[in-house]
Amino acid sequence: MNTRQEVLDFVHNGHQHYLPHLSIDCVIFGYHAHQLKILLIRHHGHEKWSLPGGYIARNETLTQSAHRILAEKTQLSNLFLQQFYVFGDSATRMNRIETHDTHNTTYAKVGVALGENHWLSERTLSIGYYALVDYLNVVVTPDLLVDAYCWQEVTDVPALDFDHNEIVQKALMTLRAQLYQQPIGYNLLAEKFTLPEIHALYEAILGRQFDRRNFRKKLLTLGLIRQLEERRKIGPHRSPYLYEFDPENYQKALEEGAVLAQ
Amino acid sequence: MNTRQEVLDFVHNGHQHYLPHLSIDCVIFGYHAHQLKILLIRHHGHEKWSLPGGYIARNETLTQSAHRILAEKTQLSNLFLQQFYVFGDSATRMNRIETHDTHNTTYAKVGVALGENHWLSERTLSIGYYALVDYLNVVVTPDLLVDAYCWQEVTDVPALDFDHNEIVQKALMTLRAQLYQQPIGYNLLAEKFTLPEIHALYEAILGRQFDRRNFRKKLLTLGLIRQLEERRKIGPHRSPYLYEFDPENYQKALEEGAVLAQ
DNA sequence: ACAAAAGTGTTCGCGATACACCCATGT
DNA sequence: ACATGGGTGTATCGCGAACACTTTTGT
Repeated sequence: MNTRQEVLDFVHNGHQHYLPHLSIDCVIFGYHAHQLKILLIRHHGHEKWSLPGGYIARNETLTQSAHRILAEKTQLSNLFLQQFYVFGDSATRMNRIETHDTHNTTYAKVGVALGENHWLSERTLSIGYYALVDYLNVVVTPDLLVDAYCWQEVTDVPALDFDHNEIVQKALMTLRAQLYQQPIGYNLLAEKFTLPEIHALYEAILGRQFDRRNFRKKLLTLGLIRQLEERRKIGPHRSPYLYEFDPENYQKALEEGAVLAQ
Repeated sequence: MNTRQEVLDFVHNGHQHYLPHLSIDCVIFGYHAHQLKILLIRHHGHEKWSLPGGYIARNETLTQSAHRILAEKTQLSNLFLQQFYVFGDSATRMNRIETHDTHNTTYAKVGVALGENHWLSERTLSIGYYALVDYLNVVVTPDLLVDAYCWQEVTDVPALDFDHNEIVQKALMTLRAQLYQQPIGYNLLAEKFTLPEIHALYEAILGRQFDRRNFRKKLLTLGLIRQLEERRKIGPHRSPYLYEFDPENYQKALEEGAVLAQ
């Protein structure tokens, strides 16, 4: 939201366009240079960071909402995006006054105060989605509400607003559980990638190490990746071969599940 | 809801006690006599069956709501109850007129008509929960809204109201995936059970067969169950031994996951 | 020459699977 | 005696895990 008018409209008429009592929070996992990070934003006037999120428009399906919110924050579309849980238990989700104050701080910046019964201050459950992106592709633009953003290592997430730490934990658990069952990587790697790259990706997400030889054997046996003739010439030393995903087997593994690593 | 007054209060004032735009639908799996069934209800004036469900009270946590709704329908508490997905994509969840009519039919019976903008007629996303029960313990009492109930084999579910067939499918998929990772049975079997009983339970849920000897070996190796001295004297022929779950190992397997069967 | 990165094959052990006969009981 | 249901052990195979040396290239 870039103009004061937009914010005012959202605050005063948002309940006509969006469903109240429900929000979507996105845990956006970005991978780069052997590190798994998540995208955090900070609202004006807040000390703590929080997850990017938004509301469900009345004329959108839930899935469309999640993709729109993600695209608004990252400028990326067609991403791997997965619903993983609804959060409605914690104290902040029971609408304690703390939540009301937190929201008020955000909008005070543009000179808007939320009344006691304002739709943004009512009890709101949040549907958690997680996405996988290559974080070099993400363009985040601060606006009237969002003061700053940062990429934070998943092993080193600070205390977040609301119950967002809980959401991050659950997202990470789900991502890891999923990775053991299904292939992930299509959205996190270039079309052609090297074995060390995908190997490091898996180690970063799962937070553990895999034997290089066994790892390659596994992916090749499952037919998930194909070795190409080309090699990549990067830096010194021996150049690694390039690989690509086999779309057919990749899709099949997504649908049927396949044990990828133990 | 047993009195007309209760129904009227719910229809007219429900939005003050419950969160609008959100509901909970429960897929209640019941097991008995080698069959996995689900509990369906039928509202007055409806042809199709549907899943039991309810709304989230403003002063309850989401988890409390789910347990309350389940208890209202089955008279059972402390059950294994698991959130598995939010449904917000299908045509009926986009609030087509069909949904409005369907609801109206329900309340017409008690002489109530819902206006166009009634809270019960607005677009409502549904949070799916599934539960596991021994269906002999379930006491379902029809009331002013619920005309009838039945237990239906999961392999033979008729066309249901709204998007409830989709919800059942997703619940079953989740239950099966979960069963491969975690022990299930505590809520579905008596405290002491025989090996053939738990064996048949797994076969019914997963829809496939297991070798008796390997199955027993697996559960014993994992320490999930303990063999007792006693035997059960049932019917003719040799009496089977009784087993019980080892609470400590069972709990550990729930938390950490354990591969149970392949 | 040496250091750093990447390529490659074999062995071992456990766990999953497959499989068949005996025992007890009731008719 | 026979039919039914339940109990039990062993052999095989495949997959996952562990493991080390060679090749290339830049300095």
